[in-house]
Amino acid sequence: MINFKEAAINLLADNIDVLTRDEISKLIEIPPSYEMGDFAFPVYKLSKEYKKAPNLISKELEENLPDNEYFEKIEAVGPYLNFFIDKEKLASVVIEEIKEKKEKYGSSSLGEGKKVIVEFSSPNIAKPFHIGHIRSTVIGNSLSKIYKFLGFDVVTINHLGDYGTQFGMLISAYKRWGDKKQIESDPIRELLKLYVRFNSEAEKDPELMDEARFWFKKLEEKDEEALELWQWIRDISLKEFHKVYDLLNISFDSYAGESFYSDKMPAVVEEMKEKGLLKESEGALIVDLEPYGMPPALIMKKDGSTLYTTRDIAAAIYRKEHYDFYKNIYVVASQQNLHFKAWIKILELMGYDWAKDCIHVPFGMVSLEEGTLSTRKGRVVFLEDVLNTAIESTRKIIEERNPNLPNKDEVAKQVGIGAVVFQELFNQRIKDYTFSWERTLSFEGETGPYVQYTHARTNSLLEKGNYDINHEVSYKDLTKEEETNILRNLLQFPEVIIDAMEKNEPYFITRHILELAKLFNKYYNSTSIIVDDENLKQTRLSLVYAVKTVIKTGLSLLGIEAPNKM
RNA sequence: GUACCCUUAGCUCAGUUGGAUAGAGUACUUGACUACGAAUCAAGGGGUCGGGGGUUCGAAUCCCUCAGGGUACACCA
Repeated sequence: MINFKEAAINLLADNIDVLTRDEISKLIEIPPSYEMGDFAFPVYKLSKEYKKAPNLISKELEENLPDNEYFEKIEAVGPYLNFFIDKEKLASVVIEEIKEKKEKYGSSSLGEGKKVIVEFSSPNIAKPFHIGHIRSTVIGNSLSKIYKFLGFDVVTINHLGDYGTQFGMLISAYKRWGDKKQIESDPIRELLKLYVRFNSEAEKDPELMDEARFWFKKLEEKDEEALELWQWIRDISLKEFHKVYDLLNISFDSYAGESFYSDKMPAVVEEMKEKGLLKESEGALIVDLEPYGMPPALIMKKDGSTLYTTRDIAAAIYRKEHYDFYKNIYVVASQQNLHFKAWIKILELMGYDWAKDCIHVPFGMVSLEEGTLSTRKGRVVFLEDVLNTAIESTRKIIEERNPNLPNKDEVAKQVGIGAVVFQELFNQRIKDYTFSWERTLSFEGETGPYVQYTHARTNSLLEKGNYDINHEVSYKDLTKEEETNILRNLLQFPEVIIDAMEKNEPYFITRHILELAKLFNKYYNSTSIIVDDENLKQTRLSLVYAVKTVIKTGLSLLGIEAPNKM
């Protein structure tokens, strides 16, 4: 597509000899208000180079830049040179492009031939899937879609917490108090009960922990009984998790969890030994990270079993060999910042230059109004309950406002879940937040349903107005302020997706399509779209079509559906 | 104790490579449905950008410091 920013850079580059195209590109910004133009070039840098007052330089540039088809006006204002896009050109470029690429608008081949691994969700087997898990799940899912859209070859991995001493605890608890039938009737809740009971009894009787470690050791040694119980617990848990994944419409390419790497660790420990990284300390093996300002990392316990640092290192090495990734992304809570910093550093010390391609994408904590989440203290909100409640609330609203809607259940699901996911992807990942039912179930203002509603509205317009994509459009009729504002948003969409990818921040897209919905609703309320004049109607509908297409694509990149009616 | 993160309107948050008058939503007060979908739109008030220094022509943004909140730091993950 012809890029207006490119055009501005070309013009400037032809007239400035002390800055490279790249430098010019970096300096160009979008003014605080479009009344000042579409792009602005601040001349402070030039002012230093030329030792001349900024306002003189901008004036000179203004006089030297030739007329061209992309900008209707280029104007010096103080130290800025402001570019005003030709509105008709804007309309034709954007709408032609969207009509051609349709829901692929904004996609690219940027990532062609590059493999990106996104590890996310990764719940612990036998523990409930609660709102604390929603962030990794939803952020990771969105990121994987964004990378795919940009042409990367994406592999999604659910690194299940299916190993470790906690599993020893479960096996031990099951052998003491468990009942197979009872567990199978409601696996997660029953297993959780066992886990909680084990923890509280272990506080009184520390020997229980030894028993747990004993069972984990047996598991690592592939003891038949331990293995069988492990497999069973893993299977029934995964089945439960799939209830949530099905609601969210999420799937994974691999469920290689912690257990998968269990047999790959001795070799890694050996390798670290050979490379002289391991030190003995209090009977355990550690890597000293003090030179890098970090506490030592524990690699092997004194009983010879391993820890999750070891596992993550082994997993990364395996993935490099198996997938040869370009990026290896981990969507994991910020509580684990130090852990990731440490093991990625160890990879580096082992001489792997691809350690830098292992990227921890952290996110903030979810808490409840009553305090931090705690499964053991019963302070927990199950994700399945949140999703189902959101669906029910949506269903009630539909019953009230649109009782004749044909597929109410399906739409209630799309909108209810859309509300939860949108909320989750609305802010910067790193921010902590307190879960509130009120906010989760609000569907007005800056929410998913607002955007979905706008999408449904565009759909109705296209249907009622009998939009014909092949009808000729008179772009000069799409130059009103409200129209231009929409077109500018649409123009920026592809760049926003790239930003979201580079920073691993889906909320750039969330905010962008929300803004688009706002701009469109404003337009809708000020302008009749379905008018008698067929040409004008089709012209306006072409803009409606472009809006609908981009909203739909944007929502899909967030993992949210866009129903045509709601 | 040490390291890292957060602090912007009553509340929830944008403002990310320093740049032109700090913006939304929500709540509150009003107005717009015989209308292309009111899950909508329009109007209004609301701010010492946690405090204090510094760098710079220019700081919510960078540096230092203090305060408040959070997280992590050896045999769980």
